[in-house]
Amino acid sequence: MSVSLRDVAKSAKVSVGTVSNVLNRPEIVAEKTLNRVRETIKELGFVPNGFARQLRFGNSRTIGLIVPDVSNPFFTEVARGVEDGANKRDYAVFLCNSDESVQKEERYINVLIEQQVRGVLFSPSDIKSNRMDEMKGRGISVALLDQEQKGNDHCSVSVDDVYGGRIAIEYLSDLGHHNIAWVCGPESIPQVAERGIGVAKAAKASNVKIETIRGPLMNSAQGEEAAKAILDLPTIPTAVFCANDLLALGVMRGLMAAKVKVPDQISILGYDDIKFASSAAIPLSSISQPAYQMGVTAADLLLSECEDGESHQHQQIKFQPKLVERESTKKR
Amino acid sequence: MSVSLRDVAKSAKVSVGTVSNVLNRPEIVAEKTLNRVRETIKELGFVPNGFARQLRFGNSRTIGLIVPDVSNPFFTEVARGVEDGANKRDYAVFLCNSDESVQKEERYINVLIEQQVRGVLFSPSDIKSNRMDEMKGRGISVALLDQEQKGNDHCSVSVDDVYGGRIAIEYLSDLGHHNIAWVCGPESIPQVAERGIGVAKAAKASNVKIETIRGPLMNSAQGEEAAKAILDLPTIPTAVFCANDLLALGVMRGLMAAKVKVPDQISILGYDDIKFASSAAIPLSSISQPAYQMGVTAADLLLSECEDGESHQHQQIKFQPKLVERESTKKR
DNA sequence: TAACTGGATTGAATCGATTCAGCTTTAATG
DNA sequence: CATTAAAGCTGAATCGATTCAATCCAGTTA
Repeated sequence: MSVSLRDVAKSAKVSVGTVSNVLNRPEIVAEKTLNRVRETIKELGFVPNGFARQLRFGNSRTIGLIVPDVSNPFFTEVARGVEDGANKRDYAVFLCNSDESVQKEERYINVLIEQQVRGVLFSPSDIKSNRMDEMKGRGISVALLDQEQKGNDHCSVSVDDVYGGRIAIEYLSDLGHHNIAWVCGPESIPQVAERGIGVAKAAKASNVKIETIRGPLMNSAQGEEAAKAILDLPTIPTAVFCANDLLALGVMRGLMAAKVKVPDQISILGYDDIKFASSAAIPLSSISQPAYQMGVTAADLLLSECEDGESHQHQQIKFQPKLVERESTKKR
Repeated sequence: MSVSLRDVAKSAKVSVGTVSNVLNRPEIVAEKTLNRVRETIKELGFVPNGFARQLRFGNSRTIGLIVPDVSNPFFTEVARGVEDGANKRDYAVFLCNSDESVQKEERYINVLIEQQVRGVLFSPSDIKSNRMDEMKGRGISVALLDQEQKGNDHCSVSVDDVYGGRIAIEYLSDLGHHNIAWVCGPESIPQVAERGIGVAKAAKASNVKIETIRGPLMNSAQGEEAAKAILDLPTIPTAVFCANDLLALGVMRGLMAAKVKVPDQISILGYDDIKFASSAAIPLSSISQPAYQMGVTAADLLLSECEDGESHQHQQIKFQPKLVERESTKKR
């Protein structure tokens, strides 16, 4: 079926060791032999069998990336970053979409362990994850993505979500909004929890009343649901802050369908600043995170951990989110 | 470092063969032995080394997916479909982003061959691809994604792009537009070429004048460029048809920045009907393709090819695109 | 008791690339 | 010419799971 190193050796009339050297330490092979072997390799169309190599080495040139939702542009942006970062060092990326389900997450972790990936970049849908220690125990590096690692067991690349929540509410409050709906996902999602803390803090400090609207998911369909819930509130808020842009876009659509004027009657503020935020019906104000940059950084961090081995020092890198003001928010 | 089957055998006082049988044919192992070995496995936290297994078998439970641009929501939707389809059969997916660059495509193909994936789902940026035959030769199944396979060498899942191009122009022509800009990418991209054929055909039939604006990429930045080009045209068209929604969204932004009224002065029609099309500044009319469905179907097709082996019959599945009318197009 | 049966178990051989101790060849030196 | 060093090359052993022919042994039959 496929051409093995042994076949090349036979055909080029050298030993297997020499062929291997041609591939891995060409400088110690005599030029004449080198050329002959290389030619034979091309001739037979030989490509080394990755498994055999990895079986020997005990590790591969692949990493896993587990995200809650690839169809969220924020995560595709992160994924692109990871991919480019990994690519630079000649690693390939397994993309795993957990759909915010702990079950799917578990399954993927098993697959990744079996595939013997070198490391895993993980954006868990749930805080507690002993599986991370398990992977660690198996010699697979793990780094947290978009989530801070308390303690110092892993590297992490995150954004200061508490701060993000705070500046959002401060900004809306400065615009004169004192009755704000906070549309978010399950408390168990760490990003949601953190942003919520920032929201609560800022609300207390600026005397803003927060109405929390919590749904099971964080996509735009959920946002449309939330819009209905908002309009059913006893006192309708003058601004809505959403835990991500998908929710915000959904809320916007839901409100507009109900003939609510955005931002005149209700302001909307999103989170993530995805590419499409700026081309929304009403260009969406949002809290911006450096998604691509985070991906690249995370891949770099993870791979240096993989390659440094023992000497590696865990790092917690934290980006600062910032407000991007567009047309969906307005002074009242 | 890691626990091997041999360690388990020693610890449970049986032979390696028995342990292997416990894993793969538990029915032939005596119950007592079975339990003892299983316990030992759990105790030692043994997980079979995928490489060794795959080295033996010669194939893995992974497939590769090569797309031109993951950050294009059309492709993320396809990717999700592929992932779900593969997952159902317990396969993992390598996501490869070629960035519309033949070079990156080549690199990824090498990686995938080395990783010994079972099959590859491929949406080539370029028509001629002898690498596909090479993979075939290496026992890796290949199926074309979003592109029809003439001949019968591979499976393919595609959309009738000629038809899509045709109905787009017919629709615009019916609305009274007879001077239309066709904003697209390189002719070498098969989808572009096909849609272009449909455009030309319909234009001829309905006596419409087409102005082609071709750029190197197919993203929204490129769309903004195109908007400028459109406004520089000697006679400014009354409608723009774009080869994908990203371009269309870019054109929309570009035109609006130049104070052009959409759709009053210029209608815009996109292609793909991505999720964000409906929440655009002016909800975008578009030619819709069943992205997720295509992904699932493609994965199914590829994996049945992988598993059927010789008896497999190649299939060409073709979906029909359809027009989704929103507010960016208007009678003139 | 010997012969036989078949379920359970064993362990050497296998997949393909890498490594490294040891071998061969060549060149250089006194 | 003998000695030594360096450069090039060889091939058996290795990684870990799987396979399968060979073996073992408890139970059955004549």
